[in-house]
Amino acid sequence: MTLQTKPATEPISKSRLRLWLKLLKLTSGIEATLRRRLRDNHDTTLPRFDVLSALSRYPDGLKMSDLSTYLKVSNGNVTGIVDRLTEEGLALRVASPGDRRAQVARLTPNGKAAFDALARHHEAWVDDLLTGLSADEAKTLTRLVEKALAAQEQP
Amino acid sequence: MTLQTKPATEPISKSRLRLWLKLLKLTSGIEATLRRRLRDNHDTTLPRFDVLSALSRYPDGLKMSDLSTYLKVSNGNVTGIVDRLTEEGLALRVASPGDRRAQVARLTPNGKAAFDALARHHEAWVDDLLTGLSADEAKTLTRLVEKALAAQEQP
DNA sequence: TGGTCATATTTCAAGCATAAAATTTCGTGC
DNA sequence: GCACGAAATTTTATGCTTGAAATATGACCA
Repeated sequence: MTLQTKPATEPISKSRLRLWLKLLKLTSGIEATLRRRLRDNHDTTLPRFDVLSALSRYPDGLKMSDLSTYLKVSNGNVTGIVDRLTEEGLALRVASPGDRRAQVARLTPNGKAAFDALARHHEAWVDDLLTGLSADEAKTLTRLVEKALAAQEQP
Repeated sequence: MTLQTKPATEPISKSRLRLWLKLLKLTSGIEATLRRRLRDNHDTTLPRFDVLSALSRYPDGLKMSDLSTYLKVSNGNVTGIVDRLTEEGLALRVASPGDRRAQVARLTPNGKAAFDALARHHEAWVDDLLTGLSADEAKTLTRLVEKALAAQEQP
């Protein structure tokens, strides 16, 4: 009797599909945990965190369109998130000097402080959620992921 | 002059965070491409595809609650997606024999045919999006991802 | 000057996602 | 039989997300 979980001739497309499903399971799981902790412990969301993170790298602010390019989300999307951050006193809009069409979004001091606190927790959470990997394994994994990324064509 | 992109003493938490950001970039990129192709080429969405996929594995159907457990999404969420699949003639609800609270969702013949066609394209797309990796690299990556998955604790 | 096209943003409609509330039915203990 | 808590589902309110339409301004050219 022969035990064989997969045929020796299995096409590579099948192993790539299996890899994709595992990757998705890992990232969705981590993301779900991050969302839940942001919500339960800090009463905020991942999209808000992402916007705070982007703005914290640009102390002078970012045009709405640059923000949407940076985060790879639609213009209408950032409009809504920045609206809510503004209501919460974490961000504000400034008229762009020299172009009356454009708005520059930036953090308030409260927003900067809120992000700094969140970022510390976020890093610790990610560290915790990837404890299964040693430093070497993390580096190997990073290298392979980078290789996969390099070959990505969009259309 | 010394070139040093990262300090030798960099804590492992930083390399794990970098890994997380790369992982996220890879999976979000692939997912975005899959969503766009489902939409542009087949006029459907990833959540619908996921439900079709789950139901295709259970020809006798799945209770709504089992479907939401299987897909790891909320009950209210599956209600809406199955509603839309039903309107499109791809799924239907059957009363559960012996429990008048429960509904069993299952595919129509049209739904089964639609899924089979989508699944072929989906596998080819994933294969295409991961062409950067050889069979060996894909296996190494899968093994490391599985290791990371095994160490996941939820809370 | 005025016309025209491009750019920056917001608004809108639809779908996806969640948690929490509401509804219906089940099962059990009395 | 019936009271009562548990389970299955739907409904509701809110937020995220997109693509497309609408609005306003800029840039350029005739």
